[in-house]
Amino acid sequence: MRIATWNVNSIGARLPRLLPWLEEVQPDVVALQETKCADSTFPYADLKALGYEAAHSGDGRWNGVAVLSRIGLTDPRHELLGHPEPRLVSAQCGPLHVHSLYVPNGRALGDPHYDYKLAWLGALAQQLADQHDPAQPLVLMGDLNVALHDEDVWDRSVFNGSTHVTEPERDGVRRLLDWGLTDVQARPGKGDRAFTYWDYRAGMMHKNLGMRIDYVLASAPVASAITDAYVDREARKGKGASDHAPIVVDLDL
DNA sequence: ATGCCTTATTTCATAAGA
Repeated sequence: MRIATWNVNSIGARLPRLLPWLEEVQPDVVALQETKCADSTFPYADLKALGYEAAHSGDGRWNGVAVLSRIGLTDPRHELLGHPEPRLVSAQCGPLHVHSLYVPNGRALGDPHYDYKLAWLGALAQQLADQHDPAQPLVLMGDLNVALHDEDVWDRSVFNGSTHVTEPERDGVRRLLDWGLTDVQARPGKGDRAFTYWDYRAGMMHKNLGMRIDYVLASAPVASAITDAYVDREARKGKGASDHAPIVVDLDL
């Protein structure tokens, strides 16, 4: 079984890259973030043609998350209690309960959006504890907008006074891990750090100045079944790429 | 070499991304 996560930065703009990627990589389950479309314009038919059912939460220009599955998709859940933005969707896909999440960016320290980011992470931890059991096969996949370790950014000193590396943000992610999830370490596409994001500007991709902000967080039964995990850096290259690369994980459940 | 930002929309400018 192969699962993957990818912040596509608009599923409409990315469809010419996404569909061939699905055919090439053949994932059974995919978590997508930043679909940037309403449910009414989500490309259900194009995905169905490749064998995927989909659960999508989106309301237009910003955010938007989806779970795709070609091994069955039931029990779709579209809400994070108290937070109306479409940043979380989950569904049962065969033996796995799969969450696709897009954590708020935070923008800047002191910005109300930073407090919203921390509150959102806290609400997610609470909802997980209320609705799920870490002894069951479960994955959280998506764009956490947090670099857990200093090594997860190309140069920690650049981030002094910035979001993504602060201890309150990291605590928000650690609380998810403490509940019973493993931070799956993917093979890097280049170098020794498995970056998943490179800014479009200033040739950051070409200098490998990136960040590891996309994650696969797996409950114990899933973590122990992993046979491989890698960042698909090829998908970040060339014309019409997202600024994020997918993470692909193989399981022998 | 992978090449110097991209997206959708209240569109020829703006907000957001991280």
